[in-house]
Amino acid sequence: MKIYNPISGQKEEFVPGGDEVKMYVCGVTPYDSCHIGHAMSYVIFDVVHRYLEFRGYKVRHVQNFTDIDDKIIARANALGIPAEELSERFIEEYFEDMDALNIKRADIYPRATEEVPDIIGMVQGLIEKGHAYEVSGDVYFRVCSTDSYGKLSHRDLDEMSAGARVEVDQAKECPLDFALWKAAKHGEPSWESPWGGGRPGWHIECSVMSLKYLGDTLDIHGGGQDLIFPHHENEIAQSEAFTGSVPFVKYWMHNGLLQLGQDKMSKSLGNLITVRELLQRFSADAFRLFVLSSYYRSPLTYSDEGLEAMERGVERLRRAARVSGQWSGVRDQGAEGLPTANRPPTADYRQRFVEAMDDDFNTAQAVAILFDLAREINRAREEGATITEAQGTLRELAGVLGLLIAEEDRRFAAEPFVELLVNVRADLRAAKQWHLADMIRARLGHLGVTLEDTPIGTVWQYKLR
RNA sequence: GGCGACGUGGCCAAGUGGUUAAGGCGGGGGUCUGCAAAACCCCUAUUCGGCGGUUCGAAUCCGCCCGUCGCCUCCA
Repeated sequence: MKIYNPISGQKEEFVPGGDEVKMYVCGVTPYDSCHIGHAMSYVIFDVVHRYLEFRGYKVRHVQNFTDIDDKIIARANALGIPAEELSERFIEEYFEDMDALNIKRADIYPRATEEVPDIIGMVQGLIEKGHAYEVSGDVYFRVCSTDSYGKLSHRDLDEMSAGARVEVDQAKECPLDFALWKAAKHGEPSWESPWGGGRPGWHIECSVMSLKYLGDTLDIHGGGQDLIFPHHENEIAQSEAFTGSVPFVKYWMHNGLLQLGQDKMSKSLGNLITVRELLQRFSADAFRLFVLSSYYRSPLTYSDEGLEAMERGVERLRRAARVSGQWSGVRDQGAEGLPTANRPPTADYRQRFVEAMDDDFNTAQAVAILFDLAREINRAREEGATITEAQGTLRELAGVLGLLIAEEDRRFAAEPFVELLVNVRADLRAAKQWHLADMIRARLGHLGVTLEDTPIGTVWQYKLR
């Protein structure tokens, strides 16, 4: 397997540090609903997680919640509720949304507010080592005390200082120094510390949590490209300064950002679509396919047309993967008695899929291979060959990408009644009662059941949505 | 202003030195069919933003130009 390393700018062979792949993905600040930009990122890392397991790795996946920061405080104050009530509400919503998108849970979801003692410990350690200093209750990281600051974002300290747009805080030794600990302002939630009441800065929690739950060196650290600077750059600086273990992260993975029309979708611009809004209009599979149809590092522009196209594509895969039991036609000659020759060469597709995914998670290629396999299955089905094995492969590989078509085997209480109507309609058709037959098909269609007449009988299924 | 990414058919999007430039959506034609739907087959880029250069050979490497976008401030 190869993974692109943004520090070297090259794809590099993936060699995890131990038996278990240690994976850390930056989580959300729960002060508002998740939008589809978040969804894109978590779909991508979900596939990374699933694929690593498919390749036989054990994965330990940690993802944080930044449940204390300026925006949470501001929003909670505006609503007149405690900060923790607000964050709790949106953490719950986060899980609902991600479940709806079929995103596997991480192993651990630490929260900043529950890691404060460790955060204080790390800040203290950094001060002792000369990498941080306190100024009237605030603690800053001393960027100049490191020699490799900027290696991830390819920035030069001098250039940044020269062109800095940031207002220089006189308290800081150096404009780029960043807060590890913030003194509490009036009425803010705060924790006791050696520097007085305060709360953690933004970057420190990720370092603390990853060190605590995964160790000094992470195999994979993921997040959106907007986190490269300053967030991840600062994480590297403080983590490596604290542990002395370099590198802090072996493979950084940054997904491209989702655009909406002209601009990046973001909370501050207000041009966003929430996960809930999306799922009212499109299936989770359609969104997933949309995301996976391009390279994770490329930016992607959302469009309704794009999602509609994916919805049709999903349907195509789903039909090919549909098990023969769901071909419940009355005159079903089914899988029984079909010749076993000319089975689709399943192993080829699996191998091509693995080659594609091994190449820095080339999901676009992998998706193309799924469509190739679907065509092969349909062709073989028409020729009367046995397709169960090929369908099994299709469902398995689709499952590696987290597509729900893999789990299409629902049994509903309505099934016998649908069967009955399908049977009645078959007799009507035999009697050339087209009018009644069409009416049944149309009425079932309105109820969410589609009927298709094929040479081997009538096939029915529930519509996806 | 600094750093970085990208520009491939009607749309989306792989490919990054060498046989016919993946795949999806859309469009056209055909097969099947009571109709419909699905499926299958064929067609839909002599060409990869433009101009030069390197090479036996470039969409793929280099230079310049044009265009789009992101980051540099909270952000997946």
